[in-house]
Amino acid sequence: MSDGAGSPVAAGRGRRPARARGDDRELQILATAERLLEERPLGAISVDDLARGAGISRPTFYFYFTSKDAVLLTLLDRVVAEADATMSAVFDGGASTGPREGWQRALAAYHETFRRHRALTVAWAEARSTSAEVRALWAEVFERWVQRCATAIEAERARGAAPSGPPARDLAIALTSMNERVIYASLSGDGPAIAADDVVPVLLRVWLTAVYGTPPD
Amino acid sequence: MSDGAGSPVAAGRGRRPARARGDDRELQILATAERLLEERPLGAISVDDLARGAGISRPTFYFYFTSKDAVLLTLLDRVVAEADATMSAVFDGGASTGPREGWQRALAAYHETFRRHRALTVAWAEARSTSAEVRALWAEVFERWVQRCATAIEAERARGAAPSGPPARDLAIALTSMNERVIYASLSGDGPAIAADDVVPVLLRVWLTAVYGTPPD
DNA sequence: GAACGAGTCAACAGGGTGTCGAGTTACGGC
DNA sequence: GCCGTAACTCGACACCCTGTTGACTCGTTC
Repeated sequence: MSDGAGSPVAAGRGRRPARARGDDRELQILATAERLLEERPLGAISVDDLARGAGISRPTFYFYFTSKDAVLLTLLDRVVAEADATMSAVFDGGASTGPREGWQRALAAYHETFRRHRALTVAWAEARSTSAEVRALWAEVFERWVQRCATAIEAERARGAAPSGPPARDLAIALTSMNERVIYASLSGDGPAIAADDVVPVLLRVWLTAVYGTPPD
Repeated sequence: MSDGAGSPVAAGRGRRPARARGDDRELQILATAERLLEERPLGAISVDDLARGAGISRPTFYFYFTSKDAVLLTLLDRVVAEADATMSAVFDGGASTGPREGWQRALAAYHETFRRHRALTVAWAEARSTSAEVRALWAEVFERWVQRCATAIEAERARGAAPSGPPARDLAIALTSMNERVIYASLSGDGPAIAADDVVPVLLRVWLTAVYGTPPD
């Protein structure tokens, strides 16, 4: 809650301010978490598991992180940074190609980012139900994506390339929700899912028809 | 796991076979769960809370249900039955109206069913990450809906009303995923969401354009 | 070489789950 | 009217997990 403005590199999210040689331990904890998440869900990983994996006792773990969730949040910072960077590259850089290619690249980049961090993405979605902070982080990322897309949709409408329809923001929320859920299902493996290679084509098709009425080609 | 074929009314999902006057208690437990779910998430409700609410001790709770999840699953049986019934009514009964009205009614019914059981729906989604049985139940319902929709899409394609495109099943999965996530977000209230009254119109628009290329009107 | 702060952990407090075994009650048969 | 049986009940236990406390070690610094 008290995010003072004085911290050097922003000792964020329940991570205590970094100490001299404690950096090692911190990294070991993070590495352990990432490794264990490949094997089993976050709920099946205890603080003790993380501590042992880093070669320390459980109380010592609390010297570095305030909770298991704080570890996940720290790990997620990387994914979020990467997602945001890719998003900017796609949206800001690509005005040269046609609209179809623009959306295609945006969707592919989005999918690729989360696919590359499969275990973390799945853990992220799972932890949303138990941690308000995780939920908030998700909402933040979601909101940024929605805003980018809504703006792009409005731009297409303004230049007459897309017909009017539901509020651009509502459309963006619906389509982004679809992305999120479809990608999660394809990564987590439980329940009916679209095969990994078909995810982007199918999503793209729905996006294009929803935005342009009929797919431009 | 051992679902013997001999039980009279199918003593399902961790619910022990019903006894003479224990039926009362069972109902009291279920009622308590439903009431508490209106106030707080499943994770914040203990077995003790359920037991006290039903006027029994914690060990006695285990006489009636094998776990907290079993209670949720029993509660969800109602919702699932209702969802399935509505689904059948919409898909089997409504060949008289136009395609637009057909999809509209299906979406509205789907939305209405889950909106009417807001707390249970939210709990259902939350418990998916912690209980394999809950996950399986969700996958079942999802799969039935996907199959209905895929069949309907194929029918529209066969009669020339809808253009070809991605496999009908993939399209149905993507669109159903959107429904699920959008409705959950609008019910749970965390993160960006579409206003309750706008959910069906927006979803409908995306469905129609995705299936028909351009909305028929 | 005293003082300090980083780093460490045994022991504790507290809350949750699920089980076991010893009750208590209700009721049908003898 | 008493007895056995099965439904029903719960105190006490074993266990697992979280997060905190207080004392201890060690390197650095003056």
